[in-house]
Order: sequence, then C-alpha cells, then structure tokens
Amino acid sequence: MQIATWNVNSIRTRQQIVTDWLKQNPVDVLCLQETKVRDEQFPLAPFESLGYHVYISGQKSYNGVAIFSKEPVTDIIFGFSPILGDNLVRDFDEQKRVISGVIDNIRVVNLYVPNGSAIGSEKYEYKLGWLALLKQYLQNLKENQSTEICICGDFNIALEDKDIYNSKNKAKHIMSSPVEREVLQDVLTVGLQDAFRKFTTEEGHYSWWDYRAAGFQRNRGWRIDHHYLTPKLYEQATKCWIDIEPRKLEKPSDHAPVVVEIEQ
Amino acid sequence: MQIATWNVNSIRTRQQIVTDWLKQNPVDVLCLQETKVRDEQFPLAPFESLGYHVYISGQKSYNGVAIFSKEPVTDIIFGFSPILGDNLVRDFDEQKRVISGVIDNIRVVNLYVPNGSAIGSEKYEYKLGWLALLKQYLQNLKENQSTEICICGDFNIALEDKDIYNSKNKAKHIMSSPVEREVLQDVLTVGLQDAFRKFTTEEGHYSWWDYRAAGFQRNRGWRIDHHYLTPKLYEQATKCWIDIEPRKLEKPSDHAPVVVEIEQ
DNA sequence: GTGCCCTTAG
DNA sequence: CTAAGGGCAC
Repeated sequence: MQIATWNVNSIRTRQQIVTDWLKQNPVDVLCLQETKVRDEQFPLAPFESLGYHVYISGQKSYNGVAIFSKEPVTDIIFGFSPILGDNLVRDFDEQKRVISGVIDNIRVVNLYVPNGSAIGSEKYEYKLGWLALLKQYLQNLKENQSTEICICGDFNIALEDKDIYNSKNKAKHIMSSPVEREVLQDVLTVGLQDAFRKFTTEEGHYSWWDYRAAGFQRNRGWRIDHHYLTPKLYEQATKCWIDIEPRKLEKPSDHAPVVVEIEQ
Repeated sequence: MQIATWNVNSIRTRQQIVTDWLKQNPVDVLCLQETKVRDEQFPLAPFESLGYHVYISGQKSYNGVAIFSKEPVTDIIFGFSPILGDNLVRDFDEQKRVISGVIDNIRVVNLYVPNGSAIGSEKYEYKLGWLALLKQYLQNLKENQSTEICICGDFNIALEDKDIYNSKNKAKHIMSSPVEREVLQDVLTVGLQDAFRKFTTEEGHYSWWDYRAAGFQRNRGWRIDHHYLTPKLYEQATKCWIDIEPRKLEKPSDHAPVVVEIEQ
C-alpha cells in the first residue's frame, strides 16, 4: 500500500499536474494540503474519473485538506473537535487543516500544520498551540482506536539541520527554531517515527522549495512534508521517497509529493 | 498597405495571440487598444522581433493604446493636448486613449473611445465630451496637415442597427443610443467615411462579443471597431474585413481585429 | 467572463 | 514568486 502526501497550493490551479502524476503514480491514498477551495467548488470529477474516492475539508483562499483513496474510507473525522470536544477547539477548526479516516485498518491523519509566519508572532503562538492540540488528538486516537496510525502532511517544520539546504540562522528561522522542533518531537512521543529516515539518513533531501529567489533551481530546499508511523507500520514500511519531478514542471506547487510504501 | 485595429484587452495576456496573428497577417500597421500596461512594462521585444517599430501610450489597469508599424512612424502625437492645448484637455489626456502618427503620408489616428458605462451616467457624459474634443482634434488636423487621415480603433459605438446582433432596446443601450450615434456622425462630418461599409452592406458582421452569456458562441456581436477615411483614402481602399479567427482561440480578447487595405 | 489592482498569505 | 479574493471596469 502506498500513501502519498502533497501540498498542492491550490487544487484548482494544480488539477492537471495532480491527475498526470496520479496516472504515473497510482498510489492507494493521496493526502492533499492547501487545496484553497470551498467544498462546493472542489473539482471532484477529474479525480473520481481516475478511480478515487474523494474526501474534502476546504475553505476559501487558505488551507484546505483532502484525501483521495482507491478504497472507500471509513470513519472520517473532520478537524480536532470530534475528538477533543467542541468547546476547546472550535476556533482551531475554523481553519481546515485536519482530515482523517481509516483505510485498510490504518488510520491516516492528513495534516496541514500552521506555517507560523515569524518566531514570536501571533501566528507562531497559534502554531505551537495547534501542535499541542495535535498531541492530545493523537493520544486520544491511540487510546480509543485499535488501528495503526499514519500521520502525514505538511508539518512546516524541518526536524534536523540536515533537512535544510543551509542551516545558517536556523534557530531564528520559522520552521527550524528549537522550540518548534521540541514541540514536534513532543508530539511524536505518543509513539510515531519518521518513515523517510528509516531508509535515508543523508542530508540534501527536500520536499519544499520557496518560489522566491529561484529556490528550486538553486536547490535551496527544506524537508517539511513527512509521514510518521506507529511502530508496527514503521516496521512494515518498505520504501519512502520524495518525487521531485512535478516540482520541475511549469506552474508547479512549491512542494513535491512524498510517498511511503507499507507491506501489510 | 494594410492597417489593422485590434482591442486586445491586455497586451501582456494577449502577447502570444497577437504575435501569432501578425505572423499570419503581416499588416503594415497595427493599432492596439486596451493594452492595460505602463510603458515601462510593455513587452516590446516580441513585436520588434517581428520587424515592427512600436509606439506606445499606456497606463496601468485601464486604457492604453499602441501603434506597431513596419516603417518608422513620424510626427507622433500623444493624446489631444498637443493639438488642442494643455489647458482645455489635460484632464482628458490622463486616460491614454489617443496616439497618432504619419506613415507613408497617411496620418493614422488610433482611438480608444470611452465606453460610457450607462446612458446618463458620469462616464456617459465623459464619453460625449470626449467625442466633442475628438471632432475638434480632427478638424485641426485636417486644417493644419497635408496628409490624408485614417482614424481607427474601438469606438464603442455601433452606428447602425445592422451592426448589432439584436437591435431590441438599442435606444436605451450604451453604444447604440441615438445621442451617441448622432455625436459620432457629427465627428464624421469633418470628412470621414466608414471603410467597412464601402464593401459590405449586409447585417451580421461584428467585431466585439461580450465575454458574458457566451456572446461569441451565440454570435451576439457588435461592430464597434472601425476605420474612417478621408475621401481620397476611401477611394483607394480595396478591402476591409474583420478576422474572427483569433476570437475563437483559448483566452481571446473580446474583440476581433479589423483590417483595411489601401492601394496608393 | 475576463483582466488588473491591492491585500493577505506563504 | 505564486495564489486567492474583493473591487472596479467593461
């Protein structure tokens, strides 16, 4: 089973690139982030035509997540509040950043972690608060569900210096500050491991390159799109790779898709 | 000699369509309207590469006119004020709607007549005032210059009912109201005749179709892009036609080019 | 419907 | 640099 994650930066603008990629890479599950479209306007047909069931949680302009799956997905959960309770997280769920469901006895959790803008900003505090909620959400899932868990998506955090093209000033940069890394590491203590690092330990593998300053041409990238797996799945993982080909096309997303293969 | 007029509705967006058309239709002169770009940002190179001298008078977002010519153009005049005097028309020249120059002893006057929005509106009054100035401008040119004159461009007026797909309610519609027609007819009394109507008298020939309500597919068009010629040129005109092919392409302008051929 | 500006966001 | 939305114009 192959599960891919891809921040597409607008599914409407990227429709052709995504369908082309799925024809070449018929993954079982594709988790999308930054779909940037209201549910009524989501282009379902091109993906359903390829044999996918489509599950969406969108909003206009910003954020938005979706799951495409060859098999029907069961027990879909939209946002944090069905697990953590309306009162606590209603405000957080206004931004559509979380969708999850069960496929083949794996709970796939698709995440678009807040970017955080700049260290110390209001958006940064939102990011840290959001990650704290994520930990609670995952703990609850682990305690109350019998499935293995695969969380994936755009984490907007590079955990190690080798995940960044140039680690100068990393401590002051959003996505690589010590506090962000600690908070994400703390989330992972619920029992999750980085699938990519099971197979590849060297530096220089990236999933995101800034549109600005010709980031891709100069390979100034970051590895911020991840799959984290519970122990049994981690054992079963046979491959994990970043496909930079779609990043080379005309009008690409700034992110590349990342795929994990699991042999059950 | 062939002189074309084309409202391109943004030269940056239409660059490919215009260069493709010029390769197929290497007219001597192309008069453009609604270039919608500041002079510093005008894409000169693609047109100069095709052998054209380029003369521009643009502004951001709205209006903007240009002349492309195989031969160098002499005695370029920007706007009304060089002819009518700064005091009278400085305000009118803030909108870039007029550029003219002499090619092969013909003064070509390229016009983007104000649309007028709705009858009775402030923009409508501006349109009528602008046309009154145009008459003075043309009278002055006729009195003080020895060349023949070809005025062309987007007039935003259909002079006759047969120039409109459906003349119902024409009297209440901008671009076909009696007052607009009278004012344009009055401009033409300086001594100008409609080149297109020298050759084609029947109804159903249009140069503009609204993007809205599938105007082109239903052929709900208007003939509002014209060439008007002084008597000698009118005699020398051998052809005048509207080329609707570019209107059929992807992402077209809402206007088609119109070409007049003059045998000197 | 289409295009451009400006703003917000990344 | 890229994308979206709201506003304006046509």
